[in-house]
Amino acid sequence: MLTMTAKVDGRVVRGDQTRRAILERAAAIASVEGLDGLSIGRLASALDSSKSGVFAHFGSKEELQLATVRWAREVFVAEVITPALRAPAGLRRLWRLCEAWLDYASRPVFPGGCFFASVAVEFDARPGRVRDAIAEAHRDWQRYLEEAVARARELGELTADADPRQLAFELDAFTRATQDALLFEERSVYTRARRAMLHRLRALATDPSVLPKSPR
Amino acid sequence: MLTMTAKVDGRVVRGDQTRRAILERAAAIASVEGLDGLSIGRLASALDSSKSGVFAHFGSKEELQLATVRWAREVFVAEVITPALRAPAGLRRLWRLCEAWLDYASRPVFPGGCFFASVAVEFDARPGRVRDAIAEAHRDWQRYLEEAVARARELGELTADADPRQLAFELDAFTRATQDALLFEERSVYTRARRAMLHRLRALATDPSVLPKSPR
DNA sequence: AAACTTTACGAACGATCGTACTATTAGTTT
DNA sequence: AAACTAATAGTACGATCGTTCGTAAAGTTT
Repeated sequence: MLTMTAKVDGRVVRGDQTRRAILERAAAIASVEGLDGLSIGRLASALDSSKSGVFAHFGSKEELQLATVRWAREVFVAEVITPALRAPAGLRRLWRLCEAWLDYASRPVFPGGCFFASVAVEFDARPGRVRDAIAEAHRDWQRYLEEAVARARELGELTADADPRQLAFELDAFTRATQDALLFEERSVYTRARRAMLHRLRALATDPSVLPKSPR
Repeated sequence: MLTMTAKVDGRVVRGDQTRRAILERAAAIASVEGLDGLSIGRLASALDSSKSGVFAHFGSKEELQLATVRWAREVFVAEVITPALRAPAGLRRLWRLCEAWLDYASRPVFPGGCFFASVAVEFDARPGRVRDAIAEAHRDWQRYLEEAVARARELGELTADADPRQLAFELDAFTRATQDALLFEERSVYTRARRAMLHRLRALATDPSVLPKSPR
């Protein structure tokens, strides 16, 4: 029994656990202070461990930033993409995707709002590997949204004149604008975003009854 | 003549000039590196002057940040609000406002995109005077946009069911999403935002011929 | 049980941060 | 012309930054 515990809490496993604990904190802090504002010393003291101990796990600050982006991406998938997969493909899933996003941002999973909304603006004008990683994650999300729109159209649940790229852009824009909820400390922004999304989708839906009633 | 030059280039005037030069650089750098990422030493070397010289003009970093926000606000008014005033009140002015914003963001006036879009996300989760100043400026813009919508409705150029607050939110959301143009280095985002704005306004306009044709 | 590897820590590095103090220069006021 | 004041530079401070190095403890392999 003791041996088993030792095995489970062994070297490699324990390393992975603390690694995960570090990244969880790092993502939380970065959503508030930014990925660059996040310092290793600050992160270490938040975890009650040593600066060099945290540092050793990543080898450089850039690697820490890249690992944090990868971690946040996994969180995003688990919180937004996966839940929406429970709805049937098409307009229903597209709408679930929107709702899951609003839920994810407002809960909040990250204290500084959507991790990617924060760091994308931070890095959009400074080249480097971190920016590239953020851009790729962001692009993937937009493409996924676009594909969800395209699928709904293929299934005949959206009218033919619904341009997937354009509609995905607009839905994504509404998610971004919810960042104001933090700046103004006013949660009504979420319902406004929801209303905007719903209005846009109802106008393009062949059967609007699939969607919830307009005002919430 | 020499006396005149001396008078014009005197102590107070010269102080104001360098102050302006500092703020111009500060706003430019902050739009890229963030208002917190902006350091006084970095700013001084960009201006080929001494750190203490720059510092003396403001007394603290926070005051420099606040002055930079005020400066950026003036730039924004000059670049977006004022040009739109040339159009007659109502739907025409509202549309000019949207176009002026797109022009301002894409030119670009600030190298890191819209100054406020950058710093609003940076400060939205950390309380303080700087955040309050940013929030106020941002709120003022949204209110101005909202009033422009309301005015167009009063003039009968938008249908009665156009909710000013909601429509202003949606138009603002499209401006925010243009930040992707920097992240992806893809200017097509501006035309997508333009199309989204135009589509939304045309649907609510009593006389759509006031607006330009749909696709650009 | 011995040899090896990984985790985590503490101390120290050079650089840079915001800020404080002093000095010099150059307009301004009297 | 003398007294005064604002602009700018220089230097130095304590703190913190990312990073390096050496080391003790713990887990793994042989």
